Amino acid sequence: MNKPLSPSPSNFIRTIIDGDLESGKHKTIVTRFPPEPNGYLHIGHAKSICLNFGLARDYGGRCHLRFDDTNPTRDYEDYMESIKEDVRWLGFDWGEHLYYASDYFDQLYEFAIELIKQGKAYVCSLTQDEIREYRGTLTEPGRESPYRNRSVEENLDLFERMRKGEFADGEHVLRAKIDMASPNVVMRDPILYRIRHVSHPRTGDKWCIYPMYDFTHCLSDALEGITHSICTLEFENNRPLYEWILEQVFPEPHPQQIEFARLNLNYTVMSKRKLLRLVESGVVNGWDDPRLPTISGLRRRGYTPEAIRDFAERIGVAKANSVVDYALLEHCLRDDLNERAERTMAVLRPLKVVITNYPEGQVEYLEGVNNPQDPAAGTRQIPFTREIYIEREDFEEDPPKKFFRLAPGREVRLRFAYFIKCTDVIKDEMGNIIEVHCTYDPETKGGSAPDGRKVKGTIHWVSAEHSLPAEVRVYDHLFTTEDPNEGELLENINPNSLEIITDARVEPRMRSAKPFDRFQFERLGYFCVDPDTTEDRLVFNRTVPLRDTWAKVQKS
RNA sequence: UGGGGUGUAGCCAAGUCGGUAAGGCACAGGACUUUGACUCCUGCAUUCCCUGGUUCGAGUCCAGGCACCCCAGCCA
Repeated sequence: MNKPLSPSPSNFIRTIIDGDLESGKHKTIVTRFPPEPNGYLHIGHAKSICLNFGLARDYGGRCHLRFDDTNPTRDYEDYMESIKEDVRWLGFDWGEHLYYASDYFDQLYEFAIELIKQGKAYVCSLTQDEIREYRGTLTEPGRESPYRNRSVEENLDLFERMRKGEFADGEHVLRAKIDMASPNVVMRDPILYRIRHVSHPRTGDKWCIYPMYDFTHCLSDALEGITHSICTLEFENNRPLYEWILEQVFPEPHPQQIEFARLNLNYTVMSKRKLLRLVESGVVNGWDDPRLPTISGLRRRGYTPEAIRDFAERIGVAKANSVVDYALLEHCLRDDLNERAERTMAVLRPLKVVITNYPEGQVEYLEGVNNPQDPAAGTRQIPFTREIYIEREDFEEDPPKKFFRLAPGREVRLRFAYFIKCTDVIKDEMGNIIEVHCTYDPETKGGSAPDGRKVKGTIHWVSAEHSLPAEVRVYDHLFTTEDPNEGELLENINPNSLEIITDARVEPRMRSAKPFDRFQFERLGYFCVDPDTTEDRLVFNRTVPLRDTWAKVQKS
């Protein structure tokens, strides 16, 4: 039995690395996370980030952050900051190793010339349509370009003039000379460089020819000394090209490309295109909408980096396409928050309770435990008064079976406070319950009865006078279907994915809450302070509800 | 009659030289409980896509099928 070289769960990539380390192929490992800065990072990227940086951490190697900015037609710079912020927030550090593919443009150009000199690349002057036509189909081989046998000198000259800007976009491309009959379409003389008279956010107008992904990526990896270049499954077909290019121009050892299955989660979408569509159509409010699986959305929703890292670890790494249950993500979150979130009481849908035998104007401060999982979190004083609010759903005039909250004649415990018994139900002329009258037992202060009598239910409450008003945003899945990729995207939107409650009440201690602070509202769930919060308006997001066995009982 | 991948429970996923199916989530019971939370117990694949074969023994090896995913951007 081999001793595992790392603490994390076994997966095929670790097996490969263990082998490379044991065989002496590598002394240390170097990985990289190479986003194209053209969108916001999402939980799928988090899987890759945790994988790459996690591997580097566990094996004592390093992980580079490299922006893949080879195609300057997009608005790169805007996204770079958010990507760096998200990686940092997730808890990873690239140290000095921040790179840009565009940093290698000079070297890449030299490698291209080397390929030409070897007679393994040529300038092709077919039009875009012609190139497609010559490429053949999946089942039929392609045909060789009539420009395929240009002399090295002519290719060198043409490529140089391409670089100098003598040609218009699309007039020529540089292609690798491989095999137009290859069953792998990627190998049918792939394009290495194209002409684009566009300035690049980092290199300005220095270049009007830009390298393609396949040419850039393998060489960037090699230049940085990457040992294991981990990417997603769709690049499997590109691996022969990745290796081919390095074999022609780069000395060994070469980085090894390894593909794994990207993350899919049910009830949400992960593609940049679809995310963009949701944002642009206004279905959600920006990239950091708490209903989105973007890192910024999850952060605003109240997710912790620890929970996301734990999730990334639990889902594993494999090559089989799969769809992970959203419930696992939520489980990881609750697991983390349960340990760290301070508890507080909040009433989302207030129902006034008047404790008729409690002295008017009296205020008592009762002690509440801040976190039963963590004694160091201490206690707080909670004001108790004659009039309080309780959750509307904690009272039933005609209680169903197994309901052990408040009902006429029933006694319950107010958390950290007293036992109260319902004596009257006050209704308006429409028959709606507007108030409940109770009596309290002064002997039960703190929540326990000296006579040893028990109550089945404990409910949360808040002082009517002292509590603060708050807005609470309650979220549900953005989509009603498990796989929103099926069918028309916008037709599967859950109309109830956001419920805004404007008249919630929270404990007075929340006056000092700051954006992104996280709490457990007892018996309800975990909530965090939204940055929309202002001096006179508290806004909370429901991060995730507590598990609710009672809700399940009711359904059945 | 193109090529490259992948199939282990409802969902992820481990499974080393073939030695008698880890773990997590979900779910279902029960215990505990001043959160119907947490925690703790218990249950949850006689079988690994199918069919044959090799073997004392197959999820692991061999052969043949089947299903699903990816590839024909001057995107990545």
